[in-house]
Amino acid sequence: MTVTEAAAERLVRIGEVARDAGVSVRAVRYYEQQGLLIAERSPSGQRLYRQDTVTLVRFFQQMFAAGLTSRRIAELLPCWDTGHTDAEQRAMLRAERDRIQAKVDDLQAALDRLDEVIAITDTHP
Amino acid sequence: MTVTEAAAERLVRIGEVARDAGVSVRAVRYYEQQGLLIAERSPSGQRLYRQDTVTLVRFFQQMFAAGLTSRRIAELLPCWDTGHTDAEQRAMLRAERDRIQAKVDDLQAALDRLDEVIAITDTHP
DNA sequence: CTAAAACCTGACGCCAGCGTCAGAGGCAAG
DNA sequence: CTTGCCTCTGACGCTGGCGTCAGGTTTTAG
Repeated sequence: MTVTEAAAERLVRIGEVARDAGVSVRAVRYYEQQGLLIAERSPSGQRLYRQDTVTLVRFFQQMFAAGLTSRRIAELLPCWDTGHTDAEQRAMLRAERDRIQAKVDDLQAALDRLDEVIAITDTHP
Repeated sequence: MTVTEAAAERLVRIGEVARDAGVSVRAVRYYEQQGLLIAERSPSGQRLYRQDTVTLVRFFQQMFAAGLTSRRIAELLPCWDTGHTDAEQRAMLRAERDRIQAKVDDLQAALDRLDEVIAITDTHP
């Protein structure tokens, strides 16, 4: 392995990123459009991503599942990247955390409700 | 209190239902349109609801929060009302339950991720 | 060399749970 | 009576995360 080989990042195209992350190509393009991803371009204009982009996309999916919007995630990215935050960002992080926690509690309550219904319908066949 | 007074249901108009349940008037009309609520009508055409409608609307909100669609809720209503279900409905109930449980797990994972980020940003001020 | 597969840029479509505006009627109080 | 709030029926708008089609270029496999 030469120095230049070690220095050169291995870049992958959009299809590989999408497949490895388990999302559609369209989704990846969308993330870029929303400022969540930045891609280099090949001379012919094709997007080239660093391989750890897959990890990032999986992170996005997780945040989407938690109800964060792409805008919020974009605001969070600096924290994630640099590990450096100002007071406002930290407040936002905690706010999102609390929102998710509240959502978990809501879901748990809904779950309990459904379990009640299930219990009733099982004893009343 | 006379017999007729005891027998007569107290009916409320849409505004009261909405306010007591903490939703908009528009939302209540929407629920009716989706077959979740049935209203009597006054001679002039105004909707009249039984007072326990408020409970029902709160239940809807809980289910919406859990990610159920109004269609699903409409399919669940017979179980809820009569306490009587066929096999298909019981299967649906369990499927929804499992879906919600999975969602709770996802959210918990996202929460843990965010907590990691928060921990890092707190130690890296 | 050629055909298939992958990629590109728009741009419109979709769903669900409402928000919101328009225009008109009902209803208790002063 | 009229003022002011509540209600009615449409009907269009919005948001977000993509799906999907159109029409063209590029890369890759054989």
